[in-house]
Amino acid sequence: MTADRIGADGADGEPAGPRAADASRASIRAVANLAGVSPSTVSRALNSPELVNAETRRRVLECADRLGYQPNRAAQSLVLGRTRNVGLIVPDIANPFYAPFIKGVEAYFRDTEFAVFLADTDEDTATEVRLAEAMIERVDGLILCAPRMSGTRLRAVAAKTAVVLANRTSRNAPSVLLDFEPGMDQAVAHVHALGHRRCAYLAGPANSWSNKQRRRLLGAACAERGIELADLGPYEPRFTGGYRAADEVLAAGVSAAFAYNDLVALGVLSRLTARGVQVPGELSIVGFDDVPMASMTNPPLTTVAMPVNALSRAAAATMHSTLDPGAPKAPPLPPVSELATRLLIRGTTGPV
Amino acid sequence: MTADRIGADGADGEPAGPRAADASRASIRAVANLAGVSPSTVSRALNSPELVNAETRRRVLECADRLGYQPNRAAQSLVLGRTRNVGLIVPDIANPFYAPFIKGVEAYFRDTEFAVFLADTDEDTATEVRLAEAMIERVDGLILCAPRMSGTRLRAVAAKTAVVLANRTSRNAPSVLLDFEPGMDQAVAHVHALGHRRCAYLAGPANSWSNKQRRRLLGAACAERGIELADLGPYEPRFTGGYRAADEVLAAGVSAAFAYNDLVALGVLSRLTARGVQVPGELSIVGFDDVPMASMTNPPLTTVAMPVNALSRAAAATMHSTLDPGAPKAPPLPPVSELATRLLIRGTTGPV
DNA sequence: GAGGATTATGAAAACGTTTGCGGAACAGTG
DNA sequence: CACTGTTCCGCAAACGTTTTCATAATCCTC
Repeated sequence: MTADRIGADGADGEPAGPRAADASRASIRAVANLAGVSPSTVSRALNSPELVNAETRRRVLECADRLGYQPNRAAQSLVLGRTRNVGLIVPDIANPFYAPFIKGVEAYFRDTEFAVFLADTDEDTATEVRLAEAMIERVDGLILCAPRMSGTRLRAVAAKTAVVLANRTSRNAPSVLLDFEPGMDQAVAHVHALGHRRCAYLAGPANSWSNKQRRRLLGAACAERGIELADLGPYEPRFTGGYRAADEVLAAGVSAAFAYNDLVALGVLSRLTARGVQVPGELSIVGFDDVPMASMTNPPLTTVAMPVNALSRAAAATMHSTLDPGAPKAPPLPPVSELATRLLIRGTTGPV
Repeated sequence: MTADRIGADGADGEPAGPRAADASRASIRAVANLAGVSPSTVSRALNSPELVNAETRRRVLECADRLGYQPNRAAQSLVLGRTRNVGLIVPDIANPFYAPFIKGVEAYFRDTEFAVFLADTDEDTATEVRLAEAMIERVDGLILCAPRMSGTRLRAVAAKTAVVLANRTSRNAPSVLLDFEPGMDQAVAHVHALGHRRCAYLAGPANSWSNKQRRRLLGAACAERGIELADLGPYEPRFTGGYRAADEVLAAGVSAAFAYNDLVALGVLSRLTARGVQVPGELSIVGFDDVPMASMTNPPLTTVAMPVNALSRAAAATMHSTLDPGAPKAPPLPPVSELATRLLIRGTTGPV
């Protein structure tokens, strides 16, 4: 029977009144004393309910609740060897392309035992590696979004912690990717259909994987259709980067421009409008990303949309399943078709 | 002398060759063995150099380096009782007003021993408290940016961890604030000077501190100048929230509108432009925040600018100094004048 | 050169958990 | 009743640090 133990309840340790919880100071030992059991039993009651008597468990839980007991995470991490944190590093929080990605990852982990560390590299490679180093000590895994660090550096990081890559490939870590090809192909076909034969690519950061990717696919699609492609840039991948691009693209004598992303496309559009240049009359513009603002300008931006939400959840799920074998396995990567990009034709493209 | 110890160097423990670091597996004990000292000495060499012999220290450091030793943070946290993490909770990462704030805080802590946990509540109060609860266990302090949680809840949080508030006051925690008054006053004076006598306030979230604050000051400034103020909303504090606001403000028969923030102002502007309404000809618009996009629209937005960067650094510094007594004390709060807002007159305000 | 002050180091306790091992109580089986 | 198996629980070790305390070695001073 457990009756005697119940009887012992109020006898030893703390007074049994409904005292206010003592501000995160209650240890597992305090709970154990109050409940008249050993710390082991408390731990088991909390973590493996099937190992303790139902009545004992009820009592332990009640005592834990009364004391406002919260297990000390440092102690748990120490013995378990896991932090139950994951890190997320993105190039720029302020870039509206990454916001949905971040939200997707955070939303995914909100319902798990994991908390996420988010950091912003300010588009700077050195900061990126410093942040990665700092995070490694505190997390079980790292989601790297469009990382710029070198391959060898990436390998070093992956050697120390679980890594999943978004928008970047590597032999050393799993990655989730967008399939740029469909959207890019549609964009070039669209521009071609409108009669454009001389176009420009407004490049983003030279060491960016997506920049290379976009340039490559664009080159191929243009070549295939006999479109001449001029390379401009690189430009800062921001709105203001588009200002400079606008002036240079005008001077380049092309009739259409593909921007590295929506921000520079929007910057180009703004600058052109300010200079009194007609869009799409004198120049057609195609963006990349479909950030929220893209649909809100005048004219609204023709752009290539990405299923960022699917991408972020895929990244999070991949990480989760490598960290916690009990996690919903799901297909480690959704079928590529889910991550296909597609062209959104709006107002900034027109006949030459 | 220490010569004998040097001689002992390669004799015991690990082979002395430049082995590759063993993937974060090296403990302080391994370093101690390799260096031929006790773990205590290694700890001291790392944390309180003045307590160990210079030569010993050099040797320890070299061994630590060779093994790629990284102290285990969980163990440190456990004994020290501090995590050396701080949490930062904001309503919405995608809101361009918060991005600079976040970056400011992250930049501040980048050069300290602290790492920052960032989370986004999606403007949802319940999520906010859940995130706060989850973070409390993992951080030494929490920076709450424009929190919406109730006062009692806030007190409960502040009882468990150090808290600093941004854009919200409370008896239970220090806060850093923007002084809305100057900017607001300038805005009303500006609109009054242009001849407007019937204006509207496009409200933000009803439970938001800044919303109340703005409404109050606006009401006072308008009353003082004999301007009639209509209350519209609340609206979602986003671009799309402005769409609905635009239609309602047109129906309200006013000649000028103060938006809760730039996003809704921009939304209004966009919707109005789409409906063919002249801005500022038929309606003048004043925003709040001076987000980057505000200067890039056509016409550019008249808005009240905030020294967000100063605000975020003040918040971070306040937190830092309460956490680490050794931190640069600085004035706990910069003089209010530094945090004053001011009106930026651009293109969306004109004579009635 | 004896004594006290100073410096450098090691041993061990402590932080708060989890978990392997073993033992006690009890149930079932022959 | 003896034996085996099961259920429940406590003891103690372990995780990797930091820090107190004690001790040995060295230095200084008269």
